[in-house]
Amino acid sequence: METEEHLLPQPRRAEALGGRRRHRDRVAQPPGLDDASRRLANEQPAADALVHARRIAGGGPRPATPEPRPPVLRSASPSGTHAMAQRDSIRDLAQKVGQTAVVRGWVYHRRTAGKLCFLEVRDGSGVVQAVVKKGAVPDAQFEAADKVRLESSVAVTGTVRADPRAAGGVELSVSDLQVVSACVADFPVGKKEHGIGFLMEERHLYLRSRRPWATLRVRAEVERALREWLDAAGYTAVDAPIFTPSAAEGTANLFRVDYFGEPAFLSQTGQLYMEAAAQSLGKVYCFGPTFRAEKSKTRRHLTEFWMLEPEIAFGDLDEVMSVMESVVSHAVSRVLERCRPELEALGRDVAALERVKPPFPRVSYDDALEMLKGTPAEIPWGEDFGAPQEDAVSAKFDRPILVHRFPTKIKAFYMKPDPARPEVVLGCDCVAPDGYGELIGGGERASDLAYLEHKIAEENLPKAAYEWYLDLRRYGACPSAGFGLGLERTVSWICGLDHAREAAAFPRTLHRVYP
RNA sequence: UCCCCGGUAGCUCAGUCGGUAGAGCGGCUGACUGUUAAUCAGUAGGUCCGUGGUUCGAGUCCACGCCGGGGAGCCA
Repeated sequence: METEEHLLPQPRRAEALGGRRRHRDRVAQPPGLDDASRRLANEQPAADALVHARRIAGGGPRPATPEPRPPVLRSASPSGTHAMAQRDSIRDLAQKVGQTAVVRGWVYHRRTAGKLCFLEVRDGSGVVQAVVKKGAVPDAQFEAADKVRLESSVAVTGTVRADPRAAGGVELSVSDLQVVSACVADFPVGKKEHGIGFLMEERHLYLRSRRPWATLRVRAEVERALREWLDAAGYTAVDAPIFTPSAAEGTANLFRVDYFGEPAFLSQTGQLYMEAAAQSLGKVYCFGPTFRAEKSKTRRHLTEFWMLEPEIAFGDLDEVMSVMESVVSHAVSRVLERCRPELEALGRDVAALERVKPPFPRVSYDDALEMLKGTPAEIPWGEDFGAPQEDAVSAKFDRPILVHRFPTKIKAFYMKPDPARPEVVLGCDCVAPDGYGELIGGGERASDLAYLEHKIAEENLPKAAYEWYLDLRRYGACPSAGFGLGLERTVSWICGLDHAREAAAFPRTLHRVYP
């Protein structure tokens, strides 16, 4: 079936990024113990249970604002029958100078200097240099430190020492080194440049490198911030189905699955379901994976991506535009607040992100066409906005913009025409700066039954498949508005990534479903 | 579906006019008690994507195929 046309960005031009950039990654050192650790120490003390849970989790995500009380894990409780192995988070080592700590993690890097061996160990929370001195540990352990393959898992016990020579300010004077599991061969992903094809083939291992580490942490923070804003604003999270019924001729871009002998399809939007849910709960959102079987090979396209789709009963275009700029700004400000080391690791221009605050400039389709007059991107009224148009217009601003009121004929059937100008719809796209294109698409839904029936017939859509949706107009119809935000594109923009696939842990693209 | 680019050592790449296969990094061996992508010395490592063709001779030229990258269309 047809879906909202601008839930996600139109293509962005390669030129906007300075031409064809080679996908290389220098897998350099991850941030060591830095302000992440210190910042954490300054955050409000968590409940005992929370602290306990984090110790168990071994350096899990940083605390977010309102955090639910975690379950008590009895089996791992210190008072239980199982003694827990000590495990100190590298992030917290700065607070343990002079104490003995046990770091369990992976050998990130190794340098040797005669009877000294420097091991950089990472545990997900940070990296710390462990110094192994011949004589300070049994000879066999020194030998192991000297020979251990990178990315082998280890348990290192030692005294935390403040040392200005160490990258994070502290290092570990090792008294005991255990190789938990040695790599069976040299780790495939090295510290130098690699091509994107190789990195994606080794994605499960590449994940351990700095860029993926930083990106996934930012992604997690973005997800958290988006939910946080909506939850605080009174929205109810409603999970949309992934299996959807055979719906329309537009199934060419849907993944078909065998549903007990019947055809079914992987969802490409939860929007229509959210409209139903909004009639129960008022303000709702879904946040989950969506699937598009399009053979698009661009840095903006994934075949599986996550979309945040709020829907507001009795909402209108102005409200929806306000929510768009609010959630995007909130996500950016949370990332700025909590992910500085990650942004630094990614080389992101933080100043550009700091400008991202409401209000975003409102640009009507008419205004945009006016701006494009005389430029190579000029198009006649009525033609759809493409990447050249988006880039040319967004380049005139220093923050995301809201482009609204597109021609009715180029938009999806369910979008509501502007009563004052039926030739345009009350829809809006949020276009990111720097050629990242469309992050969000949305607007008011057509609520008039007769109009929808007319549009469905006009576009030759199978009416039967839409009967349930039409029921929403038959039984207490209301004005409704909402939008879809593409998570990977948003994260790509915030992180300054080259490709949306970098924003997913295990991206699915036209030519990749492995690993 | 279309257009462009690519496939040579584990990785990233160079390879001139068609004439014995190269570099950096990584690996291995050794040296080094403060290294930060350490440094220094030595060393090993090749189905030049595949098939066929042209040629005395093909990594190089031609055809077809396979795989990958970027973009267009389309889509979000």
